[in-house]
Amino acid sequence: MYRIGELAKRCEVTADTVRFYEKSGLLSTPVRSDSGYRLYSQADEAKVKFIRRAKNSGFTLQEIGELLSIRVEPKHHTCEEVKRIADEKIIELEQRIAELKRFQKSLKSLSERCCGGDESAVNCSILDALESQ
Amino acid sequence: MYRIGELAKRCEVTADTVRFYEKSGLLSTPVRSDSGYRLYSQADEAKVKFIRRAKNSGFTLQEIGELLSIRVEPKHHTCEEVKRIADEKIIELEQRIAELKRFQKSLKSLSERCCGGDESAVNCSILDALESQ
DNA sequence: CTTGACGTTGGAGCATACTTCAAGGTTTAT
DNA sequence: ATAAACCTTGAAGTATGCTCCAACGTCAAG
Repeated sequence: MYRIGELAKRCEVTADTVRFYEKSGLLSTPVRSDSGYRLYSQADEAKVKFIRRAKNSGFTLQEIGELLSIRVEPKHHTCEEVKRIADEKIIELEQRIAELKRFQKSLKSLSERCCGGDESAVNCSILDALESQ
Repeated sequence: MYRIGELAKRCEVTADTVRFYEKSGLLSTPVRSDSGYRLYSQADEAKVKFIRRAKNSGFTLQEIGELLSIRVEPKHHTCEEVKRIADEKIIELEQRIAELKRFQKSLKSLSERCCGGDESAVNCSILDALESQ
């Protein structure tokens, strides 16, 4: 068990962020030392890292909370529910990935058509690249 | 040329959002009718749609402004700059796509392992699915 | 035994991206 | 000609996700 600063360091967030996640209900109220310090372990580390990865993938904290609740109270969720939530998110991600790829394709076509030299970029418009798709 | 409501409708945003984009410098100050109404055309529509798509792909308005500035003042950007910005964003997108795919893979493995029935979800934790990767 | 790093709380503040409002003027349909 | 729908402005308000602060307690090192 280690304190909040250590957890924060391991997860590359600030202690404030950890406390904020707790307040937001994403992390359950932690064990406390005799002096009142929050104490954390591997499981908490995994959770915070999960939150960060999910956030990075574009999920809101609310959505992440939904996903995490599956674990916090697994007895209150049926497998049917879990599968439904997961399948919904899989489709959502599919769409987001497709959109990102489309966007990337536009940028690639822009980059390829752009001479890359030091002349003026009158012919290198990202909108034109997108419009020509 | 049509008014802000029409533009908003075409781009599936509110008129307020359009005015907000203008105030934020993403849209240049539009032509006005005699009575002072903003007037827009195809080009503006393309721009707003671009902003929306880019936002959806996870770019901030500031980043989008950067991308759009390439067009607004193409004479002030060299092809070198344009190529650099585009290539940077391509790499960023590559990473984001990879992260989303990783996330999706976790959800798929969860969904596959989950029986999907109406029993309690004690064995269907998303964190476990992620940890087992 | 004190200095410095770390922890506690509640509450305020901040950046982003809108959204709503008040109080008016304009346009369009009947 | 009048009602409904649309537009104008500036300014305030909202939701999300932190971030910082004050004023204090804890603890390890020298």
